[in-house]
Amino acid sequence: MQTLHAAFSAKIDAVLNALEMEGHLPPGASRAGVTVEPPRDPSHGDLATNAAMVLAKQAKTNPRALAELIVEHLKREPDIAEAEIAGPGFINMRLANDAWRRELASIASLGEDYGRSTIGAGTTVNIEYVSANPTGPMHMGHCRGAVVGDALAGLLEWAGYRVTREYYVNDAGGQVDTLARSAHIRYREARGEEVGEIPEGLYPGEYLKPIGERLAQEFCDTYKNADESEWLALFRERAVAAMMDMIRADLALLGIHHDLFTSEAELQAAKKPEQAEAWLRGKDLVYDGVLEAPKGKAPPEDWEPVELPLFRSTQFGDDQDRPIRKSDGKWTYFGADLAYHFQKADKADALIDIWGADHAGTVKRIKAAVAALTQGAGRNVPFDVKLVQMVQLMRNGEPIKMSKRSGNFVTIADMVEEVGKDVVRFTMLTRKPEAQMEFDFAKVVEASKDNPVFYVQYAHARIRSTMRKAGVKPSGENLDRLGNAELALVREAAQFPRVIESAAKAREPHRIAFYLGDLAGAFHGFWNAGNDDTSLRIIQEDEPELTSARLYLADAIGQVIRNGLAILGVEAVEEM
RNA sequence: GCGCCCGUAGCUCAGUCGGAUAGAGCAUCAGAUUCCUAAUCUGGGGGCCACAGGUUCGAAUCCUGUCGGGCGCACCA
Repeated sequence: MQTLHAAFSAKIDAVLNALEMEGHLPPGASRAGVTVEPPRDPSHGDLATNAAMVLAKQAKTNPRALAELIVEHLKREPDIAEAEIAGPGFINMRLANDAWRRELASIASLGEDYGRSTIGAGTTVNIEYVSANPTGPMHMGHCRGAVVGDALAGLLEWAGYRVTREYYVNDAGGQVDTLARSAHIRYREARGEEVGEIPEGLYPGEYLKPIGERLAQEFCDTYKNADESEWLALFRERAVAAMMDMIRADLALLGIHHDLFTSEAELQAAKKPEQAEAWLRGKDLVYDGVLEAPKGKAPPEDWEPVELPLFRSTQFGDDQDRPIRKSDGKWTYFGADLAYHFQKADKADALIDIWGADHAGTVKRIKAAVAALTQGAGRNVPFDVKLVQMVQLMRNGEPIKMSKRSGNFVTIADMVEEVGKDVVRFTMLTRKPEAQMEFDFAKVVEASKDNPVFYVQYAHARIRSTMRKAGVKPSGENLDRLGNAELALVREAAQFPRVIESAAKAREPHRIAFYLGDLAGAFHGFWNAGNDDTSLRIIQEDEPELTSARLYLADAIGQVIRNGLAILGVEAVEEM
């Protein structure tokens, strides 16, 4: 299904072909810069093209002269009501009302598929997001990346990509040993021991108590006084599994479900990092060298130069070569991550990682690794890292203090319970992800038009309630009864497919949220006009034909809102 | 010191592939709101797009530099 805007782009293209035939344009003139898009100022019309300005030089004429030739052709198109030259050589077009009525009918017939695009062409995209360490419940720090990643996944699916939602489980580093030790204390506690204060450096959170109890049930006193070497691996496995169950449950509260959980420990057991290292050494991209001392601050007390296997990330734009193994021979996080990305790149046409901004410093090295591994193997796998900035939690304008040390932090479960899944998801998408944001518990639940979640959902609820109240059914039979005010709404709704495509290309799901705010605003405006002028109200008791045509319109607006919300994973409510 | 992100109205923020007179909400000011589908509506004022150069028909947008804010700069994860 071709979108309205694509159809008109094609018309412009056809006109340019005709001009080539007529000799007004040199054959094969580059149309790279030609755009056909709605002008920012609606008084300029529905669509505008810069074709004349871009091509004037190649046609060896001035923009306005070329524009006149183009306009002549455009005027023959029945769907183009007006075409005129403006400013330095823009061509502004107003579409025939029938074109908008047909678009309205197409919203109705495509229904919940309206806005789907095929620009992804079935290529596979792997999106890795959340990937929180399995050492505790999900808290606020993870929330934004989780929502942005999930909404991006939904968006790309709508745009015709085949998406894998992946979670990388960091179950191989020192932090999971710490988890196992913390669980061991809770286990001893559950066996009746007085453990007192949790020692510095271990996880103090209450959430480990149930795990201790389960371990106590399973193992009784077997490991109570045993040496760490006897229980560490076992407790680690049990505790990580329990943490992952908890994390999955937290994510489910947000409506997030990953397709794939990849374990770092399994990856290492399968010798993937060794394979990557061997391959990179073969290409001289890993060598044994001495790491430079940390810059910008006094080197740590125990700093001494050590020879380590280093990856030549500087060859790919990083600031320094990075170690893939530690001096004890174990893999660094980067070493394992490198192998992990190689594995992902093997199975997808494109990779996207969603990371917290605190990992910004490691973007270059992992991009370098992916470039080395894929390009070296003769493949080109586009790889994007999306950095998501921190969220400052507020309540009534006051920042909420959190301290991980004391185990006092706001969990996702707390948030969802207090404000609801839809509010959390939508609010996280009301700012571009790379900008810092505040999340005020008081503001996000406010039922007023200052609150975008409410504003959009209220528009949908209003539409649904009107449908319920009307005595007649919506009908596309008498769309010629719809006038300018109604068609203006269709214009806004018709932007939806374009918004999807541009948001998908830019990988920016927040654009959908902003668009829905605009669409809801247009609908509320239309509704409010009915307060002053009763003839503009949707339901006209003595005019069933007009009523059913307006219901048809309202239904279509509701459909677009539902589709947009569905992409973002937010419910469209029936009433409020 | 280095790297990355950000800097747009008093405030919170949009701004599509470089496009025309830079937008929205809040706040503010002036009106409307007996009825009605009102968890309001209409209109006004408010801008050195941080600053300085550059690229070009055209720059908030791209490039260089400066200033300001945030994050990061382990063999941690």
